[in-house]
Amino acid sequence: MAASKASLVPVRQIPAHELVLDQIRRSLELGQFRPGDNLPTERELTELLQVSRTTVRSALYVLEREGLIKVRRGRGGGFTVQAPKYDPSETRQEMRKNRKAIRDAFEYRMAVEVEATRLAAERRRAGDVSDLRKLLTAMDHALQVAMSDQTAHNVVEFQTLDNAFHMNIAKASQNELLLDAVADARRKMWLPVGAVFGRLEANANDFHEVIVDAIDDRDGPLAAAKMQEHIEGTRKTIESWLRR
Amino acid sequence: MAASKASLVPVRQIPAHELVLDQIRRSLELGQFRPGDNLPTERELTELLQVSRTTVRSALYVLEREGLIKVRRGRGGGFTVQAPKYDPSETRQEMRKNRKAIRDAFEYRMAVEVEATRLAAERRRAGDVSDLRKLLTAMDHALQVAMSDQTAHNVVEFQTLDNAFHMNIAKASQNELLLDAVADARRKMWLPVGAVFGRLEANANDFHEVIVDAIDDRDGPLAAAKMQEHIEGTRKTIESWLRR
Amino acid sequence: MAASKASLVPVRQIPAHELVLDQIRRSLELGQFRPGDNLPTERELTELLQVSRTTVRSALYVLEREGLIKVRRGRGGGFTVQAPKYDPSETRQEMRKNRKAIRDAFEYRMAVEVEATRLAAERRRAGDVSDLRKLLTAMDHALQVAMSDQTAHNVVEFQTLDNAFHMNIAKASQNELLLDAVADARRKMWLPVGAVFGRLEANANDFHEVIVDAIDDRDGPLAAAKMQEHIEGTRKTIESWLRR
Amino acid sequence: MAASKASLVPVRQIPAHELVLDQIRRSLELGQFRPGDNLPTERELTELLQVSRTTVRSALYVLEREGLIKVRRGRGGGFTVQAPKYDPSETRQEMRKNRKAIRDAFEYRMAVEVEATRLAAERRRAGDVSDLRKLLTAMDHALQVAMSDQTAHNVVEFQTLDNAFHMNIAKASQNELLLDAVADARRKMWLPVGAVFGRLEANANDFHEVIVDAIDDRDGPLAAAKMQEHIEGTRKTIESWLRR
DNA sequence: GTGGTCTAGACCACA
DNA sequence: GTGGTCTAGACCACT
Repeated sequence: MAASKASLVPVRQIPAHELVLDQIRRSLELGQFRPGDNLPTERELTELLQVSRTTVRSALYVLEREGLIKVRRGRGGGFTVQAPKYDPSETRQEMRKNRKAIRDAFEYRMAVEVEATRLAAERRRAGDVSDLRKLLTAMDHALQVAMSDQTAHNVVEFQTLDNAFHMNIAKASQNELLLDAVADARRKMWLPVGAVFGRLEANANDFHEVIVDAIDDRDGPLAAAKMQEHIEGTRKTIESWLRR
Repeated sequence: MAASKASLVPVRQIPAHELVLDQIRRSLELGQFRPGDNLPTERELTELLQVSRTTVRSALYVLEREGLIKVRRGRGGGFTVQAPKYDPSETRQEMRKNRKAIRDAFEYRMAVEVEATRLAAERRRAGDVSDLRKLLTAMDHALQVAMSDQTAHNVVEFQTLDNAFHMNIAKASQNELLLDAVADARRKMWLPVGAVFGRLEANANDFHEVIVDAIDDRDGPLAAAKMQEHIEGTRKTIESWLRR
Repeated sequence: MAASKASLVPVRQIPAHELVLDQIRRSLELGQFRPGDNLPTERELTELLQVSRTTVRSALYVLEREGLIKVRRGRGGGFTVQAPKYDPSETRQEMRKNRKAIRDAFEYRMAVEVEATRLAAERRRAGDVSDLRKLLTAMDHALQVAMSDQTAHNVVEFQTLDNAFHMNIAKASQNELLLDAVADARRKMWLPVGAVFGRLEANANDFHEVIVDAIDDRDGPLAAAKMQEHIEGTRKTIESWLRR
Repeated sequence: MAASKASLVPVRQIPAHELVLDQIRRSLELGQFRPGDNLPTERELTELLQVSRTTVRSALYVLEREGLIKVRRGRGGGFTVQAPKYDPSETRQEMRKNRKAIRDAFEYRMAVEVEATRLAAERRRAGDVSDLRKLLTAMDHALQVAMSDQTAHNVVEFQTLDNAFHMNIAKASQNELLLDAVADARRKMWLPVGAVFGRLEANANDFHEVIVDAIDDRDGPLAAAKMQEHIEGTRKTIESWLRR
């Protein structure tokens, strides 16, 4: 019958310092830290990555040997990001792995968010719509601020609201399982995409508004279609950015 | 455009025995080993997964405690796959209380399985289709046996194959996240539906065949549409059975 | 303070076939099987010792090489006990270990059974005494039978009654903890003593009767003293037997 | 005088990790490691017990799950002995319900500890007495501290020493079975008595000293008599405290 | 020839 | 220099 044990493939256990290395390297590749910027301090990285300082250090040491960062000692010192000297062979390969992860995450989102949106339109209650409209207003404001001044804080602010928006739609579907799945899909999306997303969604709110209107009108098919377009658009924006 | 460290998330080092556990569990979900079959021996798994016997054992131990496999010692012994226990104490009355759970589970299945089917049609490889056809044949046979003699064993046999069929479609989508979601959705479905399902799907195989044909033809929309009809049909069958 | 980690001594794990070997060897040394007798069959030993036949065989093989038993093949065959050629060096050492175990077990019995007997005398109810008297009568009869015909069955019969007698006294103390302790002590006694005990307690019933009388009179100190004498007597009988 | 196979009992092969567990647990009961102390490191235990680190670890894991020890990682880490948790929710009202349990436990203690003390006096070695004297000194000090400042910590400190004192007497009896029984009796006593005991034994040390002197003089009857008085006294103290 | 247990030694993350 | 995890290989008991 079907497949044999062929699907059992060798397991590879990844040391923590390699995972740390990957994360920081990706951050640099995604341009989250620009040449001349300082990385977070070792102690901050310890906190963010939930590993010990030795582990962080061993990753930073590799990056330094690769020339991606440079140590400056003493007061006001730290790890400074260097201008990248492209090594296309390795980085591209890394990126391709990343791209598969992005593709998978978006397909997953597509499956669960579109269906959740359709059901939300069918079952929404009055409170759901007014909650969504409040979020629309807040996002409008956050987006304008973030566009003129893309500091970390403003970007995170927008991301938080965007997340709340999508989760509220899923909640309006009144299906716990889909709500969980949407939350899961969004978490999975953040892993490969990182902080890129959010800076670029200048037109996100146009879609958001149309979707809320369709939900308000209880027009399931329209709401679903627009959500589909929205997710597809986001995906394209990100992929084009990665092709740069 | 200052940096955001938001994309640095805590690192989680996954122990090898957990990775092994995931792989074997997935194999079981894909129906690659059927109830009564033996798993590969510990020493074979060591070879296949490239980990030590200790690591393999710690995973098998968990599966045994979960009741998915059972150990038999001595020459000719090994780990035998157990028939999944759908709680038989669950009666029709209890199912009625679970109507919301059933609705949620089917909506979840609809979202993820339909999308997975579309992608499977687009991306399927030759081996995927032949695996599915083998399962079709096996189910045909199992269904006829089960129809004439609805003993627990025969019903479970069909359920196992049915599960393997749907999981193999999800696998053909080449999207790990959707594959996980489909597995999750099917598990969630079994909880409220219990041992009832399977006895009723007399015409299941008609849909199954059309779906495989569409996947074979790489016709995504058709495959998706037929899967949607199939799931909808199953749901209606169950709900009408509940109303009796 | 007190002792250091000095009390942690090397652990030695004993293979099952050695444990089996020890048990059979002790049986032979204790004279439970006399020269010319057959040992129980391999299958019986498997049952008695709860180990596989291979394990039993490996022990029997050693005993054969030591000349303690001899194989006779074919129908009516089996393992025949040989006349012992004393090897004092080893056997004595084995015996000494055994003797310490016997001493410990009797001291333990002494502690808990004497105290239990005192409390039984103080707290006994009518039913307790009549139960004990019934057991006295039964033991009287069993002892006479066993004395004239010491087959295994008769000996076991007496042992069972004797055990019930002592346990009933412990029960009359109305202290669950002591009852458990008495049961434990008696189990511990059987391990090294084996079937020796019981064949020799010709005068056991004299003490038994005095003890019941004291309990009947609610004379705690007397009951305790007589139980102490009884246990001490049994111990001396066994030890003198071992010194032969 | 035919053979009885009754003395052949099922063989039980004791896994090495269980033997290790027993040894360490016994060490803790003997107070050889006090709350706050570190156990020897895994590698030291490997050396002491002559087993592999894996085996040691499996025993430590059990003790950790039982809450008897706690792990601290990193340099200077190790397994720290925890203060035993005498359930503090147990109040005087609950104790009153447990009066039968208290009576039983003290009778059990009386049986085994008195006998163990007599044997200890007969068989003690030089080291035993000096260990006991060291414990006396430590208890003297702990009692004075605890009397002036009855914080939980000080009380536990005294209890731990008291326990070690009684266990060391049992150990000096050179009877493993009695040692186990004493450990058992003391555990059983703690269940109903809970955290109360220890605050009240102002004069405990007077008895303790007399007992050690008698053991030193090899005066079995005196040692036993004094231990009996001591246990009786403790019991009365607790019962009067309950009547208040 | 299977699973059950143990060993000796290694590398890692941690503090 | 600690505990946490894994490896490679061995012997054993069972069937």
